[in-house]
Amino acid sequence: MVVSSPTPAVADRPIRSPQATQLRILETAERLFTEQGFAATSLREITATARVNLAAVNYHFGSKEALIDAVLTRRLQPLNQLHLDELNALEATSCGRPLSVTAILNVYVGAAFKLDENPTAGGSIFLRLLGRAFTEPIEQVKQILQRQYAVMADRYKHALMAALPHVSEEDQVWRMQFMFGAISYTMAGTDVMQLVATCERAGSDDHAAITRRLVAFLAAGLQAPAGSCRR
Amino acid sequence: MVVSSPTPAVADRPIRSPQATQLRILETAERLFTEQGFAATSLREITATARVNLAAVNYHFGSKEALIDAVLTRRLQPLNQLHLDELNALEATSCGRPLSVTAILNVYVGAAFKLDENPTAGGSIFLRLLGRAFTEPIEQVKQILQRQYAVMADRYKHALMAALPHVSEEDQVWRMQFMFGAISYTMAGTDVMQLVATCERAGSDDHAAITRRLVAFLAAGLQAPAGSCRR
DNA sequence: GTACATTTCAAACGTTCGTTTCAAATAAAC
DNA sequence: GTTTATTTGAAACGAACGTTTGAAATGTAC
Repeated sequence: MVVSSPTPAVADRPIRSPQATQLRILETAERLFTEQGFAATSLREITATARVNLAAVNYHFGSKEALIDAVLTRRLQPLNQLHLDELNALEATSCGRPLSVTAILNVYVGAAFKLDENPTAGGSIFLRLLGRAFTEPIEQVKQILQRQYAVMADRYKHALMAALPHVSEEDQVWRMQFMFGAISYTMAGTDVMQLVATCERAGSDDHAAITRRLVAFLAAGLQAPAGSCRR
Repeated sequence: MVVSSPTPAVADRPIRSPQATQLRILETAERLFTEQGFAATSLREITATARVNLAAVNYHFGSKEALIDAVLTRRLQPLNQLHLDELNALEATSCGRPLSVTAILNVYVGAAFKLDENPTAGGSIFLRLLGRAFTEPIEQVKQILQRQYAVMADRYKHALMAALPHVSEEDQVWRMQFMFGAISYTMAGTDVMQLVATCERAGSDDHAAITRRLVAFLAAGLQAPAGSCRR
């Protein structure tokens, strides 16, 4: 078993170039995991859809667990780098002054959707997978996310705390929890808004519009006065 | 197969009273589904943990799908009634004047946590299951939630729109999406905040404190000025 | 060409899944 | 107590699961 460096995606080619099998498996697994969940998606379905042999998964990745790991890590690593790069660039322009909440949020939400606009980097599929992975009960998945997100989340936490000096650290942690929830949920694309009977979710909205709405909502929430409970 | 009316919960009794088997299955399934997900939890594990015969699930409920339905519906129906009752009571006191956003949110978040304080009504286990069920890819689960939540979500939407006349309907729908995300995520209790390395999630907080923080955050977000994107 | 390593393939491995069967045990009705 | 309906029990069903195997096919180096 040899795992090689990534090559451009091959969508649907009958005659297969070398190392294409791994990519076909990764892309198909990413899509099926997103649509059905990790536990409910079998290797047989993945390999049949990708039109590769069943044994290819174990040959190239070792196990189903390792495949899940590969699917997540392949996208998370560049995404994390994008987050850190953009946050660094933003802080470089501010010359030590604390950033505005809106600016920080624009980086965060923008980075996610920037991934979305790049089809070779995952498209919208991985965004939904990521949103869902955050609520996945499987221990292994939680550990992968924790490992991948730890550094990045800490950077955002400190940036937000500098931008919001009046918010206590305890409040701040909770508000980031709420923020992660709103973002994950939106990315997961669960059409819960179909629940609101008369108004189907405005699918026509592009990412820029969603980002605008989401940032406005989160900025207001993060800047709220300390948890008063006036009725 | 006969499904009888619910009787008080029996926790751990070796000699079994009639109809107790159904309850043992429901309670055990609720817990295991919460911890591991629907697909990853087998009937064998449920029946072994509940110390009932494997065939009991199919005898009392018919199938695994029907068991999932029963687990969700058992809790959702009283929860929805609680939401509607409290919203009605609140509107009765306001004599036609629009409610405040904070008051509406207190009803919403409060109803969920009120369930939590009542151990016989589900305890905190069902709250986590509910939060997770919202991101569940299984079509059947989505349909159950949609059916159960449709009426309630519409009531809240209209109440919030009356309380927020300056927010367009399109914005309102998206903000409710964000709101659902923040709430589901918090309820699901995914310890994503362990990601923020230096600060573990403040597990010491009671529900009243969480409610206060969550309501403050959401009220500010819902009342935000229309999706401006100032950097 | 030959020799070697890599990858693909069909088939089978043992295990676990949801479900079914039918006899034994229990509760209810008379 | 006898009869009936309900519930439990141990065992088995076929199907699907992740994984392994070893031979055939393909690519690479000489």
